[in-house]
Amino acid sequence: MPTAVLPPTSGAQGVRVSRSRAAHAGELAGIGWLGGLGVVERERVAADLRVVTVQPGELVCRIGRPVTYWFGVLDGLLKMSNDTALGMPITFTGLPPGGWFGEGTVLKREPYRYNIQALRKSVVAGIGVETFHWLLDRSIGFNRFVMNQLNERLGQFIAAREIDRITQPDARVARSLAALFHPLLYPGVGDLLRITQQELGYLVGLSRQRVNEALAALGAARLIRVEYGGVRVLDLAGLRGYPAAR
DNA sequence: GCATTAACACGTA
DNA sequence: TACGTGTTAATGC
Repeated sequence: MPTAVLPPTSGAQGVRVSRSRAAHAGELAGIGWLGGLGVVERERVAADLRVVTVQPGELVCRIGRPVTYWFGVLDGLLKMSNDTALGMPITFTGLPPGGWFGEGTVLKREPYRYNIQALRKSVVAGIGVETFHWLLDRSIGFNRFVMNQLNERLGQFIAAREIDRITQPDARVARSLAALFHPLLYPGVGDLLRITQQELGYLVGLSRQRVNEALAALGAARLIRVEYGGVRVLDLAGLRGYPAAR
């Protein structure tokens, strides 16, 4: 997605397993892909699932570290990024609630290839590598979910290349928002995306003031409604195609 | 011209 | 109180 420079991160050390806890029933109920599993599989996932709360700036996983978990965002907002040789971070995508990530790394049992960092206080779940492979080996429903996930995300990264070539700030904001509102990749978002204009600026690569102006334009176009601490989508197709062809 | 940073007042959680 | 928003002014490419 767009390149974005983020402010210096406070001493982010990575998440220790000792801080994790089991998921409660409400959190399990919010994980959509569990519904595609059988009883036995669901029970093993529930037993294996770990949950941590991460603070702003904290790293969920760091590039080069050995793979430990397949992660999901239960609440909050993360960003996926890498550092360039010059030390400038480039942001690939934001990860809002309902998003699961890291399956490519888990599949290959390779070190993480991206940094995943919390933009705000967030709740992150993870299942172990062995459980992930165990599910792949026996659950058609899980395979279907993972395949669909990979397919949808491929579409997102193609769209991200388009966004990169768009220079108009309003259009960049519109399409980046549309990506974050993806109902299959981020089913926890719903109609209201909790994101500050500052955070959106980090993801899109624009100043907060310019994001504010873009949001006002998109609101005037009846595509979104700007709310305190978030954005409500009114016309997802319109956002995705902004500015509308005529 | 247009986006950025800085700064401020104001409203909300 | 702390944070997020909306706005203006000065600065830079």
